Amino acid sequence: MRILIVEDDVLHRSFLREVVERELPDVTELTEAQNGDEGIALAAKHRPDAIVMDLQMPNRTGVEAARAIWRQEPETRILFWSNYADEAYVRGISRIVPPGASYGYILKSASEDRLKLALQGVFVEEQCIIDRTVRGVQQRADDRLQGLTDAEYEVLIDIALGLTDRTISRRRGISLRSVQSRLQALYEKLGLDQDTDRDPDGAAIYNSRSRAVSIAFLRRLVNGKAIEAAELDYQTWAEATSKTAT
Amino acid sequence: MRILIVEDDVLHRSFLREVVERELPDVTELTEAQNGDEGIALAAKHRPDAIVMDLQMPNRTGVEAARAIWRQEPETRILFWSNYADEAYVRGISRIVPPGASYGYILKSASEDRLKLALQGVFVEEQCIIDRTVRGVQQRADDRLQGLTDAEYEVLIDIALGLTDRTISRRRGISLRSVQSRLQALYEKLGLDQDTDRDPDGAAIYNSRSRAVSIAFLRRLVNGKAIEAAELDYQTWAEATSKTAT
DNA sequence: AAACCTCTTGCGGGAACCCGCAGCCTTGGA
DNA sequence: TCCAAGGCTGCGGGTTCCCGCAAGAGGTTT
Repeated sequence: MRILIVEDDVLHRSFLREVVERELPDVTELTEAQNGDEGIALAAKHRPDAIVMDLQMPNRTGVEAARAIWRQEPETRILFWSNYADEAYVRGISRIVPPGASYGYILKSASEDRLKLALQGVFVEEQCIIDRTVRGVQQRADDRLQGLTDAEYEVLIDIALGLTDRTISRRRGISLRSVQSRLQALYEKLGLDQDTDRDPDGAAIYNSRSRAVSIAFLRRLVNGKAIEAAELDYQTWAEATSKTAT
Repeated sequence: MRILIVEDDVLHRSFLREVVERELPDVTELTEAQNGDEGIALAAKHRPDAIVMDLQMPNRTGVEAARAIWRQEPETRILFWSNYADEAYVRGISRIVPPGASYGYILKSASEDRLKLALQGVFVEEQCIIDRTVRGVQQRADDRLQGLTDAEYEVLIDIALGLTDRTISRRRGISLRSVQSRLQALYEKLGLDQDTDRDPDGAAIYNSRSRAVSIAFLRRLVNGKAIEAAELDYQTWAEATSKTAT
């Protein structure tokens, strides 16, 4: 079995190598990458059967790397090993996992035993092993009542980028009013209420738009990495449309 | 010499303990804390001479913990050991370091040798040792032309929290127009220009307010932790004023 | 088939924001 | 002493946002 480790932190990387070598006897090749880009390159070169992937990395997120790799080789088993269970990651992953692929999501705070089990389970038994707390986030995201729909999440990202309603409507191909409807839905689900959030003079305390982004950060629906990735997406779109317009 | 290690990651913590024990011979007591709160508590209990402090932690940031500890014991030597050189951290630290105190700021990506030197330098020689890249951020922040003034940074945080101009003016004790002046200055320094950022129909592409926050995230002027801390500050203020108003 | 739900869209108005203009202070030099 | 620089402030107006109301399209349940 060929294995690739993608992890930027030195200590975590050597720890992973050690555990993998100890727990998986039939490893024939073990490669290490220090960031997402290198991970993609090495995956293309070595064609690993299984990958341990950090999520928070410079250059490319683990999510982006995983998408690229799975596009080349959908059978690859990937175990995500991350510090956090941010919804931005969870949502990103469940969006890209190929049908039938086996993967895992385990937190770095988990015990070494849990890590061993996950390595065995995902890489050998080809199970899907998702950490309890991650599973919780996943379910909340799936739940239409409490979680955000894709449309709402999309518009959340767009206002987090600082786009106007107008720009969003152009980008997403919907009317101005629809953008605002989605925003309304978003505000409501995030618990914003312009009527109750009033100061003594009756003026609004919060700017709904900015407050929504703030709450999204506090609740970890998005994080800095998600914004960076979205910014790239947006710039790509902006260039493409400015060309076709010319 | 009594030493305290404040670090949430298990691997990093044990690595630190090992290096400290090996490099600093006259350590009489070595304590470990797993987050900011525990760090403050253990510092109060053990009165360490020197502390190695992670910045990104649950419960309390390293910056907050350091502030609390320095308030009790301004002589404490603190070596900050962090993944990033985000301006939010750098600015936060330079704001709270007591006059004459010796501290250090070193990145986790630095070599073990650099870590050893920093430990020796800060804890024994009582020097200030700041990592090159951190120093760069620090200087840019100090430079009034390129960096943000405290007033501008303050208003940036406030809009990142989602406050309205009105609320900001009440909170900061200045007029509505002044808030907007500061915002104007902020927008300009962040490179926003409503006149150039126009779509083919002449409408604005960006919502300046939200875009400013987005850019601040992309440039790492702020990060998720900074928002969390600011939210607490704000809630405290909000409660206090609602009481006095009653 | 009728009732229902969800999403989209137009209209309209009040609130909040963005910003140019201009006058007022304070501060720190020439 | 006078002047210049920079921050604070009021005014006014154009833009954008927020959201209630209501109508229609498309899919689902009963």
